[in-house]
Amino acid sequence: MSAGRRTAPQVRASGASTPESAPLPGTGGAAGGAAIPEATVARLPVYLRALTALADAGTTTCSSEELAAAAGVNSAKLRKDLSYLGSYGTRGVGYDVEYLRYQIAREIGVTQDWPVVIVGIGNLGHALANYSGFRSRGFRVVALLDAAEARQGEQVAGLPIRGFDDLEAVVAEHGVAIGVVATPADAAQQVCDRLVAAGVTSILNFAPTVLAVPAGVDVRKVDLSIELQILAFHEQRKAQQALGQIVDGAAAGPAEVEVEAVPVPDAGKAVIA
Amino acid sequence: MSAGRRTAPQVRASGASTPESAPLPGTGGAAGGAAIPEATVARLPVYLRALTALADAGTTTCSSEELAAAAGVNSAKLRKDLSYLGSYGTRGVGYDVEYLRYQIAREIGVTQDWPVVIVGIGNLGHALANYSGFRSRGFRVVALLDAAEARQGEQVAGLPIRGFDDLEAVVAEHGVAIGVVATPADAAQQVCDRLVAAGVTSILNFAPTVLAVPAGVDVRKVDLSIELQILAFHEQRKAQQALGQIVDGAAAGPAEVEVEAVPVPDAGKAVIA
DNA sequence: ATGTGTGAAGGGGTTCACAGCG
DNA sequence: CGCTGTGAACCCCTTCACACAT
Repeated sequence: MSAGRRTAPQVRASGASTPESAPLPGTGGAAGGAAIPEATVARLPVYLRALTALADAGTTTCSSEELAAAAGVNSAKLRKDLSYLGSYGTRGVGYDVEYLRYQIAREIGVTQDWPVVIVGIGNLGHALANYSGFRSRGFRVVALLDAAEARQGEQVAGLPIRGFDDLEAVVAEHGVAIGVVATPADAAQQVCDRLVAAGVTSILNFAPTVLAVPAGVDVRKVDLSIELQILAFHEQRKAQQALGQIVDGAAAGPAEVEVEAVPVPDAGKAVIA
Repeated sequence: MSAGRRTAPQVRASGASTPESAPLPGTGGAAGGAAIPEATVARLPVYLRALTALADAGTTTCSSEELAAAAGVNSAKLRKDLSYLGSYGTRGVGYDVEYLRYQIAREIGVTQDWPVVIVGIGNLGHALANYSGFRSRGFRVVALLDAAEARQGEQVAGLPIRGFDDLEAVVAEHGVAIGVVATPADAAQQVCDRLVAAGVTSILNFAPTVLAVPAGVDVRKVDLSIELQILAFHEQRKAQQALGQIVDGAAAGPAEVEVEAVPVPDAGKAVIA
């Protein structure tokens, strides 16, 4: 079992946010495994964390139902996701926590540490450099780079801040494949280009800009304002809906609208918009 | 135009990360507009930012092609997305930058400011409090809360740090609907529960935990480690593929494999995994 | 008897390609 | 003629429901 799957030999190297990249013509799935769906890839880290939490709590075995609950998904999705990796469970029993944890870590590629460079040591870069979750989750910050002359040599989280001039050397020395961009928006593209030229092929972008990168380079974007705006959109909808319900109630009479499950948010705070 | 669409009268109040929420039985699309797809909602803020950039650059009109390029999507997707909002373009011409910008801002709900509370003023909370992009993008930080007694009263970004005890008062006073959780993982659920109890119905979670919330509350998660792990997965694939190519080349002879578009990453850094 | 692994059905989202308006 | 707006095809993902292994 677990061998005969590889439905489509398609590869799709960049699944993240490189939408306009070339379609990758030939390149059949020669090496590696069976093309895990991008949506599944995005959830594997969540499962990994849930498994680590279970292991820390002393749990040695769990069902798909339990793990799914811990990861915040439904069990069918979890089982389908895991099925892309292989048959790591035991029917009628469940999954061995430690074994599954290792398998997922191996699949993601975090059984060893990835060296990472952080560029832009402002408030955010500072926070990232100090984030202790890195080490335990497969990453090691090997250098901090910043443009400001004044800050060169300053120690942050046990590392000295170095200038952009050192970028190429750092990437080469440590074999850095992943770069974190935490610069202001107007410097981001420039920094990105330089990282890519130095050999970095994955970038995590915190700057509020769209980064253009050549095919073969993955970019993922983390944008605070965008996340808040998405929440604001839904929040506005809720407020409108609550208002509509009131209007409906008044106009169409007491029609017993079957609202349930949508607790009209405390009217006292729908003051905005 | 723009009126006769509402294909499905379904509402789907929480599109973000509340996967296990009840299916919302009745509740026809009485109030508000025509149910914009979640994927589109997630891109509207990107368009908004691109339009703002264009406006700042003095551009008054743009085609779907230009705007799409600025937003990092393809033009078909952009046009489809905008079509859910209405017909705001002119055929044969394009879009009026300022007009479209306002329409999207209105749709998202950021024509007025949303009051926001940040809970957990560690390294990250500090950075978030100092982030200036808030004000300009529809949000206003009204309070900073932290558990540490020692830090009470300390000024961060012009605001005093207050204790958790003030949470309910702050939410009520400012009509806060959106809360940002930047606490350590083990405090996050507790803080979340308290925010929700106080009336907050949208939460942006930076803590590396899955938050459980009642139906009607939206949670969005920003998780650094997960983003990096997703990049690591693809990075590993690239390395495996590059390796496979080499093996193929050696075993199957010089078959002219048509690699292009996938620049084999500098071999010097494929040292991991 | 229990819970995994998986075909099959169903729903969204993306892309295509062109009708239609300016 | 140019570019928007949109039906339709296509593809991916989620969900269902159950066969099957233990």
